[in-house]
Amino acid sequence: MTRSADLRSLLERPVLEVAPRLLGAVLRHGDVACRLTEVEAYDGAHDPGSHAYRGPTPRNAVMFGPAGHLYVYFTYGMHWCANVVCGVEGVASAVLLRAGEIVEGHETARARRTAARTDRDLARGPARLCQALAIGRDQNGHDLTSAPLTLEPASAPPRAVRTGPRVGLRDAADRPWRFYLPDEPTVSTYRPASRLRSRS
DNA sequence: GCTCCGATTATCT
DNA sequence: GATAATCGGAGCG
Repeated sequence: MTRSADLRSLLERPVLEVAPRLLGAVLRHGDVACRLTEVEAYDGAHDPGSHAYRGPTPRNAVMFGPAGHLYVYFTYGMHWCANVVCGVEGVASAVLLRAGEIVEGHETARARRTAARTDRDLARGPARLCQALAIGRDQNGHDLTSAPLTLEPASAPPRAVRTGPRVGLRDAADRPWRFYLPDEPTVSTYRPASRLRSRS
C-alpha cells in the first residue's frame, strides 16, 4: 500500500476519529517539518463553529472536496490558518492545525517567525504554525500527498490524548473537540471567547 | 504566568 | 457594516 493511500484511508474517517490520530503526525513543507501537538475538529454542516455550517461559499469550497487537501483561510485581517480536510467527499469536515513542535528546519522557521523569542513559540498557535511553515493563500486546496507540502501520519496512535473546549469560539464549551498531547510545551494556552473583548 | 488592547481586511449578512 | 477558528506588545505579579 502506498503512503498516499495510507493517508487517505486515515483521513476519510469521521472527523472525531481523525483529529486525535493527527497528533504526532508530521507536516512538512520543504525543509521545515512540524510535529503536531494540538488540533481541533470541525464537523461541517452539523457544527455551528464550522465555516461550512451555512453551506458552501467560495471560501470554504475546499472543505467540501476530498480528504487530504489543505483548507487555508485568512482571518483577523492578517493571519492564515490551516485545516486538513477529512471525511468523504461532500462532507465538509476538517481538522484545524492549532500547534506543533518544529522538528526540522529550525533556521528557516526562526527567520520566518522573528517575533518568536524561543523555539517553543515557533508554531504554538494556528497562525504561527502557518507562518513557520510558509502556508498561505497559495497553499489553499493543496493535496497533502504531493511534495513539497506533505502530511506524514504517525505510525501509531498517540499514547495519551487530552481534550477540551475549542479556542476562540462563541459557545465553545458545548463541544470539547480540541485535542492535544499532554506535557507538550508547544500546546497553546486556552483563551475562552467569553473573555475576549468581543462583547463591548 | 496573567490581563488588556490595537492591528487590519476578506468574507458574509 | 460587523465580524473574525489570532497575535504581539505593554504592563503587572
